[in-house]
Amino acid sequence: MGNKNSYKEQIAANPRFTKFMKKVLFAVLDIPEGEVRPYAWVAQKSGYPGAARAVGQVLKKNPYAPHVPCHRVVRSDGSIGGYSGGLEKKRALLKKEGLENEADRYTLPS
DNA sequence: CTTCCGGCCCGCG
DNA sequence: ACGCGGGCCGGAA
Repeated sequence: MGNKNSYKEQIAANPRFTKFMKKVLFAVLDIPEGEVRPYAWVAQKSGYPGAARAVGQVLKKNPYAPHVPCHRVVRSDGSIGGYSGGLEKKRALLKKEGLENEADRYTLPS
């Protein structure tokens, strides 16, 4: 029940979410623990390349944080980006996953 | 490094 | 139903 799949079902069933929002949330759910991805990556994977900023809007309202790991989403230049729960929280969560950060910079996959 | 502007979906008036 | 402004951005200047 606290697993990833159950959140997926809740999200899919919630009529309040648009197709776009669902795609975004699903994409974020697929980010492995201990790794980060850029907003642009989420946008792309959601099928809306170029909608990175709109992705931010969705994440900021993310009702399932931190179960939907929006804290693993950072800016494409590696800088930390934002977090509606407060950046301190975001840093702490990432640190718990083993990500050290130097001056709020994170290393992206590719 | 900072600033500026384009581009995208959503929420509210 | 329509329009306008905004934001956890991105990339160029």
